[in-house]
Amino acid sequence: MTNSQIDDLTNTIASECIAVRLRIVNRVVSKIYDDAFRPLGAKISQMNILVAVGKMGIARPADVCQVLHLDVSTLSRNVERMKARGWLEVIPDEDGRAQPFRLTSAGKKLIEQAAPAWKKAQKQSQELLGVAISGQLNQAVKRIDELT
Amino acid sequence: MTNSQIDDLTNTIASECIAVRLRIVNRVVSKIYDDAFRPLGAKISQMNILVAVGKMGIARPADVCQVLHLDVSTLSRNVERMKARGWLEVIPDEDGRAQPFRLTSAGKKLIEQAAPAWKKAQKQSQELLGVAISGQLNQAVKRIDELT
DNA sequence: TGTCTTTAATTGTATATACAATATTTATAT
DNA sequence: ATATAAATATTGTATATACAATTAAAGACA
Repeated sequence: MTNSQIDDLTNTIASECIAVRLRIVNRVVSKIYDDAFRPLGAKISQMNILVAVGKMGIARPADVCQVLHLDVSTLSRNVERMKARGWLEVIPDEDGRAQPFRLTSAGKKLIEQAAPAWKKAQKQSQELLGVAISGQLNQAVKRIDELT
Repeated sequence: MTNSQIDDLTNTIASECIAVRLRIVNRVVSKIYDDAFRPLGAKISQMNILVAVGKMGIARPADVCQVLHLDVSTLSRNVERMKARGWLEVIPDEDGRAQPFRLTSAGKKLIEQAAPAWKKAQKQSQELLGVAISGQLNQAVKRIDELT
């Protein structure tokens, strides 16, 4: 391949690649939420897990991972930190392999305290991305869940 | 706030949060590209930088960061690894602070070799996310660039 | 010219992420 | 009942990411 052909290919990838742009938007939006939650000592990654667990009540790692499409090893480390901060607690289970956990009262309190920051970040993200994006993301996740 | 009110709040955040869904899609799509590039020993994060630099020709870290909305410290470590792999090389500059770099011939070759994998991952992502998403992402990045 | 400020990048530290390997427990098959 | 397989989670390792602090160089200015 000639140098000019490689240039063409490079420009095509740079300008059309879905992953490049998705990752840019992800970084920018994650930063909006991280900035909003910083005074509370929490990050969007942790709030994601917190509300997923809150919704489930009693959550097994594998179930949380299925919902959030996280690797189990990733969740394991995140939960470790969140237990250390007192937001999650492991509860016993008949199955000796399982390590189900749930929100502590501190975890619930954190969600409550974080609500204004979340609303602010959510509004800011909607304004940045436009109204259509929310539905698109819903559809995308729905499709992802169907195919998994 | 009562327990039931916290439950409502939790469910609202879990089901409406833009960041949760954006981050899910980001993980799933990044994995599609990472899987495609794995035989080449590269990751989507690195290919992003590679094509951005390729498009620029001679790239200063701060410029790459502006395009990709990456923190300079993040880029610094990534470039370090990519130099070690022989894909990027630093070139001298009059300004002693600057550390501009460019693709090596091995870097160009990698782009060339990665093209089929990229096309496959790109197609798979388009099918997964639907045709509308690409335009949405374009718009979003455009908006982000305008406001920065 | 010498100090002060600004700019550019790296380094220290912490979290996030995933793959591979491992440990432990439960389920299955013979 | 025992050996094997499957399921569940953790641990080892590497990369990605960002904030804070630092280093180094250039620019501004008195």
